[in-house]
Amino acid sequence: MKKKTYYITTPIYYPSDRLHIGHAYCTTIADAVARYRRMSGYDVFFLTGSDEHGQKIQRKAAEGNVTPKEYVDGIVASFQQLWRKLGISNDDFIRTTEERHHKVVQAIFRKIYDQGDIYKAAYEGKYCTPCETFWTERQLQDGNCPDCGRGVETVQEESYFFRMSKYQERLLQFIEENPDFIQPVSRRNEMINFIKQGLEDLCVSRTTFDWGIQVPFDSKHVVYVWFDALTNYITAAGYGQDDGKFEKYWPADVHLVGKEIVRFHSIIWPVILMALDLPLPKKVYGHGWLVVEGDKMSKSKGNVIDPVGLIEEFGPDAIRYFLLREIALGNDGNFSREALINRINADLANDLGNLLHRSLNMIGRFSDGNLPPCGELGEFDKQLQDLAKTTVAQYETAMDAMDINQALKLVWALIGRTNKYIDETAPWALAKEEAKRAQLHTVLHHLAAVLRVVAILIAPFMPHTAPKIWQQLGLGDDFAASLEDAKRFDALPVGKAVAKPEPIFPRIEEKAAEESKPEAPAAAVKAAKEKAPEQAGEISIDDFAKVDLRVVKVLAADKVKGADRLLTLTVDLGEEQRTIVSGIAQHYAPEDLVGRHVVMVVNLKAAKIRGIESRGMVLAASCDGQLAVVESTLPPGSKVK
RNA sequence: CGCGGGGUGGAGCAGCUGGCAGCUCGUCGGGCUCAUAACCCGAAGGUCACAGGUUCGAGUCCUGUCCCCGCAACCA
Repeated sequence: MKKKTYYITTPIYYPSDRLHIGHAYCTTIADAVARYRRMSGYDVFFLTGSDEHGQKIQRKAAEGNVTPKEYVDGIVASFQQLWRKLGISNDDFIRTTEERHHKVVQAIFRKIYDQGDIYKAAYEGKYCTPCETFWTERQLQDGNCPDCGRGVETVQEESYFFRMSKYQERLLQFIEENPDFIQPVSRRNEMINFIKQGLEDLCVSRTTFDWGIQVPFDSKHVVYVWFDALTNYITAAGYGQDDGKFEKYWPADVHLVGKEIVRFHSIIWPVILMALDLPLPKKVYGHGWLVVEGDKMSKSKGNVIDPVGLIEEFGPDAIRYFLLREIALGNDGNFSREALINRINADLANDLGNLLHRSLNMIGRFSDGNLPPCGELGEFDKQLQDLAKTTVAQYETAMDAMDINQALKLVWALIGRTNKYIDETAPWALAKEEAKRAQLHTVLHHLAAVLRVVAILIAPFMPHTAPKIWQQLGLGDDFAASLEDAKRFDALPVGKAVAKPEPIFPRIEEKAAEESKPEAPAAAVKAAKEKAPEQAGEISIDDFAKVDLRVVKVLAADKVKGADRLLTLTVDLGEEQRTIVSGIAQHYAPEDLVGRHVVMVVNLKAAKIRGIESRGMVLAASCDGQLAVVESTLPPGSKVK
């Protein structure tokens, strides 16, 4: 009999930088699902990889004086190392620079071109010469390059376009006929909305850089990113190279992606597949993002979290558990060290770890360290067995629906119930009466039996912990249980010796003295937003150094309509100009300010005030209702320290 | 009127097709002693952003307002 297959993918990550905790999140979800499916008897193909082409890579490599290939080789090695550390069980790792991928991209590019769905046309765009980048009208900021702020020019070049518009109706129909295709629903609605606004043909080639896959019949062009990247999903499945494999695994069961790229996977990708006359993937699942203290992670904010350090500190399974448990798939979730430690201590150390430890300890003391037999069932024993059985059944339903959160909650409800069961049956009391020996053994038997089931159920999430529990329970050194095994509550090998209990998750005690009162993150953020109350006391020179103060020249000043205290100022920083909004209209007439050299906070987070984006703040002293801006005679751009 | 998400006890979140407001952590009180100062029981604490509306009944549906946050065609 042929096994059912299951093909799951993560996005292929871009090696312009090291991966952060968000990438680890996505890949961990995929890994948990893949492991679950394997455990359920599926023939699983789990793919991840790297998307290695593009201008950004080329530029970064040039900066480091290496070839693009050398550059990506280094970073991609760090990807693979991270996945190993996290216990990711991918079956393949595709790199878009591989020969197998080049062949496929070129083949399908030619095929689609030959059938007339790719055509050559003039492409007109705004081009920033120093940055060598095209920008769309909308991306420009005040008509200038959003990267460097300099002017752009209108440039025309020949490009290849993919006739997406042709497939618009078919795609819309497909999405409407397959309600599960895009998940969660909120994303689906968004996509339908987007398609209804009309699909434009997609520019699929570039001539401004050459680090990419050459267009097969036009060597001046390289294939543009999405056309190249998305194709990885069929390359790895064997398209055009291994028909047997491709037949077996395609279409993919699920493309797991971040919410920001749902659009590419549910619009561009299906259209490419339609043009190739291939079946569409069964599901595109857009998961949410990890936010840090309410803020999106980004390099510029400096709040990017590196998973490697966390894994080394807390172990891979703790991190995996946290990511899978704390955040509901599809929603954004908070990441904080505090929440992580909290979760590890409460769920892993106290609930699960301690349950295992106390159970083994009692088996050691009250049953000579051997798995005891099961006698006649009492009321509590029956209840526990029933819950174990329904837990497995409900777990299966939840996991089939990719509701990992729910699955974990179910397992922990069972763990909680078992801790309570110990209280109810009080084995230490039974041990005092020789007549209750059989009853005592029955209780201990149940503890081990539940832990055996728990070990199996958590295996997809915590692949390192499950074998440890298995081994401590005396069930063997090689863990290879299936979901079917979890359904057999009575499969405990009575008489076998259990191992010496070792805490699988020691409690984490943060040096409490250091952070005397760890203010709740949200409260801290709120406090910071409410104009820093000065009671904070002393700050270090490093704290002060974070503030970029500079002398600027006021070029223009205007009243903000409808606001009696606000002025918009256009200021010159020496190398750039900015618009800021300042609440000084009651103290200065606009014309008074023009020409003055004032001190400004340059790196203040941009804020929208009355609909105007203000990027900076002018310093002013105030006393008894009087107010005066801080002035300087030095030229614009001078640093203030 | 560019698109979308969100505002629920101190913190972080669940609440799908409307029917007594839930979970985890924290706090307070109690129990137990097998255990990783852990486990078990109980309690306090919410005008479900605001204002209207539909309904016998709305956190849940509709309308409007305010606030926060993303995206806008290479940030998971």
